[in-house]
Amino acid sequence: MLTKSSTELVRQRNSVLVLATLRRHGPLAHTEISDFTRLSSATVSAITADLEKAQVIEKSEQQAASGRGRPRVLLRQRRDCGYLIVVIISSDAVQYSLVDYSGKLIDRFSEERSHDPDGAGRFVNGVRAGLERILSRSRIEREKVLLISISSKGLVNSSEPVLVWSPIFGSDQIDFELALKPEWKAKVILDNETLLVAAALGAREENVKGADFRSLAALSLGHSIGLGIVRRTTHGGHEVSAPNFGHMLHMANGGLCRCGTRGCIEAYAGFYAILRTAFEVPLDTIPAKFVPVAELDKIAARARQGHRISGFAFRQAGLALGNGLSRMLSLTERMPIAITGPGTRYYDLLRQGIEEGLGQSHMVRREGMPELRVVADEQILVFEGHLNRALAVIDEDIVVAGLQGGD
Amino acid sequence: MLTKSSTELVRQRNSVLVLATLRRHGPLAHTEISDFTRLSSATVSAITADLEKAQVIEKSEQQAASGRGRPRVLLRQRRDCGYLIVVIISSDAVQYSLVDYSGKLIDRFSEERSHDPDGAGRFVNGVRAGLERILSRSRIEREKVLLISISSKGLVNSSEPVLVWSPIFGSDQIDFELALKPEWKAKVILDNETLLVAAALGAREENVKGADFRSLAALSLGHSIGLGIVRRTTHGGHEVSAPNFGHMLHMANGGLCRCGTRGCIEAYAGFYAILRTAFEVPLDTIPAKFVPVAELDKIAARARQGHRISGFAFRQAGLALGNGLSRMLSLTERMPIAITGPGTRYYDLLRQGIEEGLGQSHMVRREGMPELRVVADEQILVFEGHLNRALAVIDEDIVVAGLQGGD
DNA sequence: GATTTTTTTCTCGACAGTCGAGAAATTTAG
DNA sequence: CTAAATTTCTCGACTGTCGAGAAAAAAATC
Repeated sequence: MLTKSSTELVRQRNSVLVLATLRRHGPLAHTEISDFTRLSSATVSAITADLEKAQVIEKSEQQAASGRGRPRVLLRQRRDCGYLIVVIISSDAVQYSLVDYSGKLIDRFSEERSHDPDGAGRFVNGVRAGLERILSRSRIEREKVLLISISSKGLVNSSEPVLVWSPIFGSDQIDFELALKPEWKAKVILDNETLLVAAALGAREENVKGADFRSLAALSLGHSIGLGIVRRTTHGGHEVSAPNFGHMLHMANGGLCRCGTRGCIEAYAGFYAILRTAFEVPLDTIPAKFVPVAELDKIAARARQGHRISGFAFRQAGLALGNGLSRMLSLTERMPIAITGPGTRYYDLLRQGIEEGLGQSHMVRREGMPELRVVADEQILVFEGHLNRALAVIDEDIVVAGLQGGD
Repeated sequence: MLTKSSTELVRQRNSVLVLATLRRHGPLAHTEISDFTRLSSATVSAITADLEKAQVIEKSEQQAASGRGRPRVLLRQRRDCGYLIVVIISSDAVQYSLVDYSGKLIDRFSEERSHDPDGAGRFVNGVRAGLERILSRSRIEREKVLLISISSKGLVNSSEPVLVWSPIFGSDQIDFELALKPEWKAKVILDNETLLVAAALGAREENVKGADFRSLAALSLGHSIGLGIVRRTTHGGHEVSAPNFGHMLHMANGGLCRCGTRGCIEAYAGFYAILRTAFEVPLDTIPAKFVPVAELDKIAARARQGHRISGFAFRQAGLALGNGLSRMLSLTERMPIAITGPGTRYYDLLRQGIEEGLGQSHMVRREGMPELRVVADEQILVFEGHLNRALAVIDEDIVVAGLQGGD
């Protein structure tokens, strides 16, 4: 059902638009905001006056006159308007970052995770302690933390911050909202890690290509396999999703996966799967929990020297990825695929299999091979995705909460 | 990039909203419109006055006073406001329907298609002739036809009315906009047939479940395999898509498909594929162009009597469908699956395979089997989908074109 | 140093849209 | 014939955007 529209909504949307351009382009003068947003100067005045009154933005002190005419008054976000805590959960550590409203990193530390199965409950307590720690290290009041943005590998509920399935905890669901509600008033959001990578790459791509950007997929290779898809919507926004790609069926009754099912893509392309194939262990062997990367490096070295079985393991992994990607593309549209994650160091060995696997489908035969590119620095992209998403959410919340003049 | 908002946009959206509720609920009084849309009475007055001036809606003449108080004045769409031509292309015929602005069917006929390969060019000329015929049979001026809505099986460009690939013409692209531009000023839209089925089912489902409706997939079984997906967007609208499901890879290096690729789902689940398996013809045999349904009925009868190979053929088809669906669900979310098309008559034989194929994936094991339901009357659903979509487009166009008071 | 030019910001009036309240219209009940 | 009920319509208040022009302020020019 469509929903009604009103003038207040107009103001809300335009206010968010102003905040978003300020975020994208840094401190801007009145006229520049008007240019970027295509709002009239009068409207920009009205909106910025409101935002200023609500202590969300502030006038920059004077700045060296950069030309003639009345000097510009730059508007910038007030850093102390609110804060964001980013929590990045990976298989061996949890990283906490404190960021101010302008997106500037204030503090950061990582905590190693014990590899013994501590269970979901103890893990959550660890996260709570980590949050307390980063808060107390700063001099920031608890109320000023507007948002806690968490990411993990695995399957995430799209509407609530609930980790539904993860390679680490399996089906032990974790409801972060529930867990953090006692001490935190801040909103809690949870996203799949590769979704954030895709979001960040999509934002970058749009900055370059502008309206030409349509869609993009990010494929993360590592112990597990992640996929994120970002698409432009008709309204000009971005829609992102993180399908359960690693556990999509590759081959019926195939190799045993960590998740307990047979034939998942991960059971062919995950690090443990490559190891299993290379050592000619039977495919129904229960896979190793952790595989040291050094181990895989050795296999890669042998493969590069022409060792048959080692090469075959990587090619097999590539085939599973290629077939899976071709299936994904059959269900969406042709889009570039950015490959990230620790597995990119073996891309030279995987590539042939990926392309062969892609080529086996009607879709690729008709429309041609999608663009494949390797993107390093997955960690940076994850953080960038966090910021893009979280700060946009904060902007929206601030505007929707109403701008009834700060205290 | 977000885009700016304005008060005119508000009016446009609300006008469309009024037209949409009128469409859904039939002739309504002022107060009822206000109730359904949650717009204030004053706003409804303003909008309906504009629409009436533009000759889009009209006040219903008298009607029996149904209670006390001032009698209601019903508002209804003016049927002569504009017309719509629906063209449904199927493998053996093309059906033309003329519909007025209120959605009432005025005229309809079908034209058989010659089975000799007439090629895309001659086919398009046939469509042009059909359109002329349905126009001249009515007394309607050409300018009053606002939209031509076409559907076909196959792959459709999402933004332009271009048939990219179809089981009938292969890769001979057909650009209907280009082909019809000389004589028609009307807008031309083209949709995949199963997409329309999904859209219609989604609309029905939402009428029943209201906000509880989230998403749904329609699977059409026949000579070829179609899939349509409909999802509610956050704004309350519906997003539909028609992926290339029939030619998604089922099994690498598998049976030869009509499209020339090996291992497509259709090469296991299409009618010709079932025939091929049942007759133990090698899987790389070039498949028959047309399979009489009677032939398949015979195999089904044998299968029901316990004939092994015949039963196997259907089970094999079900497996391909089930695996494909499980892959689709891995990429989206769990959703009910409505099965339509002529193949539903064999559902008793397919079902076991479908469920087994679905059950082989992590996703189904974790979240459980999706709801499977058989929906007959595919033809009616296709037409219903046409109307839903086309009339919504017309409403939008009328409002956006501006309501500068019809002549 | 005074004046002009240029550029930016701010303000004002016009216009569009929504809403609530109440007036007007019209039928039924008593 | 009057009162009650119900629907439609209108009016004034409020909020929003926009264009134009006034006000501000520094650089350039005479």
